[in-house]
Amino acid sequence: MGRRPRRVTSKDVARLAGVSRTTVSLVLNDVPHARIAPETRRRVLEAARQLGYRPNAAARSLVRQQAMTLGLILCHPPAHVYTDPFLPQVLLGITGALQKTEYRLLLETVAEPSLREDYLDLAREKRIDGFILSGPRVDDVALRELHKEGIPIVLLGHLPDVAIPSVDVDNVRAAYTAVTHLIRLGHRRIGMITNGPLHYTASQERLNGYRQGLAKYNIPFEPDLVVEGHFTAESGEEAMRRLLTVRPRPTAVFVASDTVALGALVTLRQAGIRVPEDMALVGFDDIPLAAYVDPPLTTVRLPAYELGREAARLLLTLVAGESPPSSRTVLSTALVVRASCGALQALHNPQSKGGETGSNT
Amino acid sequence: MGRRPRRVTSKDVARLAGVSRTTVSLVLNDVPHARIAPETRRRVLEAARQLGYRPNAAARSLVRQQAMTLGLILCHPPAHVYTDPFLPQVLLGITGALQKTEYRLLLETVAEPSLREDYLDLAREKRIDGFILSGPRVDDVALRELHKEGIPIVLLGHLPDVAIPSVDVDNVRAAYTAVTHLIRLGHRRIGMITNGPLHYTASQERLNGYRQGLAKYNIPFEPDLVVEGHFTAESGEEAMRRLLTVRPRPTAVFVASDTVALGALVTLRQAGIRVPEDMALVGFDDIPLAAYVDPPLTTVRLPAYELGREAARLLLTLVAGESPPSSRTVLSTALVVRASCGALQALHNPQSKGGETGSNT
DNA sequence: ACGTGTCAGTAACACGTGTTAGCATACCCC
DNA sequence: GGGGTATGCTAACACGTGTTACTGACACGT
Repeated sequence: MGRRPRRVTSKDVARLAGVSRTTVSLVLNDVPHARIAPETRRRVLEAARQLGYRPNAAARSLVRQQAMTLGLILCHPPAHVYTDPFLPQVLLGITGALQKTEYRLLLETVAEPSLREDYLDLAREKRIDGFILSGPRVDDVALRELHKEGIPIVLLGHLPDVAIPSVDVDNVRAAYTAVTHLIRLGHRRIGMITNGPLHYTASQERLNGYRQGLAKYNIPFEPDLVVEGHFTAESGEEAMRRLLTVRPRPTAVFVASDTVALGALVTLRQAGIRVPEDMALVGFDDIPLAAYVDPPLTTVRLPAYELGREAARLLLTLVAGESPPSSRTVLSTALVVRASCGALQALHNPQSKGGETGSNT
Repeated sequence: MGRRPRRVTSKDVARLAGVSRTTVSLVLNDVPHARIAPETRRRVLEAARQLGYRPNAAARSLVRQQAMTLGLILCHPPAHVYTDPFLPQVLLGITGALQKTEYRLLLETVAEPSLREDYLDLAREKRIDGFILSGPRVDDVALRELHKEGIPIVLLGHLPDVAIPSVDVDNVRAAYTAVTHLIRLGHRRIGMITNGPLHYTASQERLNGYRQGLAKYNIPFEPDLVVEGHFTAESGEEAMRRLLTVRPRPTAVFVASDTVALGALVTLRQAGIRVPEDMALVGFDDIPLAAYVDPPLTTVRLPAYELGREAARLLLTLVAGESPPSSRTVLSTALVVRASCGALQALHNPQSKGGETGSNT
């Protein structure tokens, strides 16, 4: 441990270089219109290097009125975050976009909706200059308020009736593609397990896509064929058990989350129902392990990395004071056809792990 | 957007309450030895509430010499982070421990080892008061320097020959337990696929545990039976292919990562080798989906959430200026017996997902 | 000699807060 | 009435930086 050596400030650098503190600041910040003699500049840089000087972030933030920090607010229940194989990719996308900037990332998880006001303070205290909000809730009034105050915000996902810039995928269309894929394979009786409760906009939208797919082919919607999942594999097990009691039994199921789908697979395995022969399955997310389960999961690829990256880029333009190129960014998804839907049955290699088709714009 | 309203400062609160700025500060911080009349206190609180006052974080950090921010530095290659189903749990553990404190979490990923110096600046600029370093590297000299400067550091994982507090599991013992479990089931010829390159301490230690397990039962170590994985399922596929060329073929394999094990499973499936009948498998990590693959994976449970929580708690005591209760915290692991090792063959329910045994201390 | 202008650098202020030392006032006790 | 003390509050400084307005010094043209 040892006694902590006194922090070295710009005053120390100034003294060592034999100039004023102002000059040190001018040199180190490369102020454009400042006229500094080359020799003086050299002396200052040398002194700073020698002392290992680092400008104090708090002091700088104070005078610049900028924290140089962006927030990532996760508004998901712990059970969701806990098993989210998706979060690392989003994080990587965000930090990648921030890599070359001076901005850093502050992570905040909001478990209880009642504690939601916490992240307001982060912005009001100027600890962060703006934030990405993952999993926005419709009933979040404070969010709109904050947006009105002019604080840069980007939604990962989106909210209706709000002009807050957002980055998202077209969940409706993606689900539609998945379901029509099953229909074109000949299925008429198709069940659905949602990824989460329906007050999550993403869950609701995927359900809508499912309904639109059925409607397109004039297949009547049956409420009994839709069961709610809750983000976990365990909930998928349970949901599939429920679905298996419906008569006549569906011949295919669209599960709006790969994680949940894995639970559903276990139930089917235990019941001795073969996939895809007896029951076709399509998932959603394309988690890293989707290709590595048995059977490999046909699923909708969500561009997780890109979602994070685009959200960060958008936020960067906002904090720079520019207006965003577009207020609502929609990234494309792609149906990844593997074995679980039965489409590869006729082909040579039923174990194929690749084979993309049908991308949205 | 609208014109940004001028920030409300403590001066505004003071004016509205008809007191001095000092009084405002005293009231809002509940300074113990300050004597404030109840009526005055009420007026101040009311004024603050009415104006929606939030003390500026930068100013507060500056005067207090505390950023009230802790760092989480991830020193893993992107390929690892990307597929790490483990990170969300660690994050949840950390944020959980920080929930009731005033501290926030700054996340930094260090992709290239050459860019490693970035996180030094975070500390030197006082943007963070201390940090948790995940995936410390032996060749990290800057780290030791920083520790000497008295900056609070906690390692997730550990380094030999350094007195930096760490939180970790006993990888050697955990691997030992996994391997001896296989031996007791009758296997003599046991292969291993590592989780990552051997310059990662965790990978090296798990290999050591494997060797100790063999040694304990007088089984000679054969270098050909050890293949390196690289964190991904894909690398597991490849590694298992290599392992299958060894003659005589091993009857069991210890894979030091569940993710890698899933890749290995695919190779076995394609080769028509049944698990566990023809080949027993034991994994490592107990990722959330380990219980949901076919066959359910026998594996070593890593207490991810607890690792994060303990690291955060330890760091909190350090930044509080107290000396840590113990410099090296070792959390216990547990062997989770499922179907892939063949131990449940004799029992009634081969699909069981539970059944823990053999915990380390 | 005198304005004009450029060059190189600095004094002084601002950012918004926490904290210390001190100042009135009132109260109490002998 | 005078010394001591508790009460309630404030002026002033410190934290470390960025930035604006200003100052000498020197050169130059008339």
